[in-house]
Amino acid sequence: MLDLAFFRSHFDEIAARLATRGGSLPLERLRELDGKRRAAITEAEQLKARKNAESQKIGQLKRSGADTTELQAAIRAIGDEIGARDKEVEAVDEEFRLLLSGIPNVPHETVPVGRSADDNVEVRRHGAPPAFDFEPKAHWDLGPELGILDFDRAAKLTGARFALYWGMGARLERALVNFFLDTHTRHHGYTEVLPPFIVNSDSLYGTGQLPKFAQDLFRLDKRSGDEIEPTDYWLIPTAEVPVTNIYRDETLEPERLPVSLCAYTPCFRSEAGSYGRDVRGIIRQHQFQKVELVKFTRPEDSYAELDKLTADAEDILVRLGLPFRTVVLCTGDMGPSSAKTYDIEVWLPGQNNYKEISSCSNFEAYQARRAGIRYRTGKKTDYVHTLNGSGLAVGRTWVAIVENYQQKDGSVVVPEALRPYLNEEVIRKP
RNA sequence: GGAGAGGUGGCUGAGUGGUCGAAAGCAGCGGUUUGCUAAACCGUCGUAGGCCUUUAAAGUCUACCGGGGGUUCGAAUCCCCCCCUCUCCGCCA
Repeated sequence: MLDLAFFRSHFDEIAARLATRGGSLPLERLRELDGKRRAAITEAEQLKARKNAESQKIGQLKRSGADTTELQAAIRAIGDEIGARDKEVEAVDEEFRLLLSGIPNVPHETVPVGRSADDNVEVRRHGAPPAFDFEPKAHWDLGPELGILDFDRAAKLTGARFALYWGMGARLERALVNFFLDTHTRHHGYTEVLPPFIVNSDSLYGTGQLPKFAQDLFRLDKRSGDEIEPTDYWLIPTAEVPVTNIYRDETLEPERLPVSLCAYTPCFRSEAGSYGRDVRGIIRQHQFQKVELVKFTRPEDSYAELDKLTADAEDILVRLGLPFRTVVLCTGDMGPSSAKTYDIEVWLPGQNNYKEISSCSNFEAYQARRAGIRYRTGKKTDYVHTLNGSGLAVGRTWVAIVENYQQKDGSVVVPEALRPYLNEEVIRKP
């Protein structure tokens, strides 16, 4: 959510910077509503002040034995007037808040201006794509051939965009989760948390998924008899939601900052509107696993912490010996809540291209303002900055390993760093 | 799911429908005292929003005592619904 005072005093600047995201935003309407809202509030509150003052007189009059019926009637009339005014305030306020909460974050000044993913800017590259003396296969062929990945039965069990892992496939996925968590907790200073995988709508609002992106989420139903009614429980689309909301409506002590947390969770996404994209393989599934990094920082430290967080995610790929590049997303490609985002893209031989495996963002105070996460600054409080990034997406790392470490005979070499977790050096057909 | 108890400011904890935004204590902050620490004493100390103001501060008003609705001139206090916590019972990994 935008800082209202800043919005009022820097309207033109904010409008110009938001325009770089592309699309049009109802900023003029928001400014107009802001004025209407304030006028309505002032009017209603003046009436309330009058009513309160009159009401207090009744107490005094009654004690002195005076008759108050006439005064009571007069106050009741004010009360009716207030009721009408309050309805106005409520109507304006509701539209105002809905509009305001839909305004995306203002891009940081270092974010390149652009329209689409084509305008993202590569900032570094690590490792070189492996050279094969044979035609490398994509994981959707390799996996089933190795007997570690089964799409047919997953479709039977559930439907499209789900996967069933067998044997070494399942163990590889589990090994990656442990390797990620161990690396971040032992070497990068994160504290591990294990949050609920179901959250309420307040949490989703806090991190910005609601109200705008309900269609991307799975919501749980409750049935009583023949009635099916929605609950306020939603499957998490990312650990960002429960972990960031850990401190919702709390004030943190400044000496505790930055707080660095990491969490393993499954993630559930309806992927509405993505039909036809990444339909093959496990790149885009309704359910996947992820280890997420989340930080709460002082505002002045957040960009240094974003660099560290991004480096912590990259370090996993370095340790696994996987080639990757890091790009900074342009204004037109960034998520609405983010002020600046780095995507880490791993090399996938099956696609002959780099593919996003982590997205590291600084939300500045955008989420903190929505979620009420503050820290103490002397006598006052201020909003923290929140950051997060995948460290990493487990399924896509699984794909990267299988595709990059594949051999001519169809087996897959296990990267050194994972061998303590798998107790195997090669994945081959059983 | 059933029965009971309870949800008040950072924490503990009072509160009779009428200056209750709310006693008291602790913690915090400022100060006095002190060689330093501690103790003692004095003061200060919620959040959000509106108005005023060059921003802020100050001032003033409004709202907030788990959430929502209701009764009343007036609700932390009375009524209804919901949520959460605790104890016991049932079911269950």
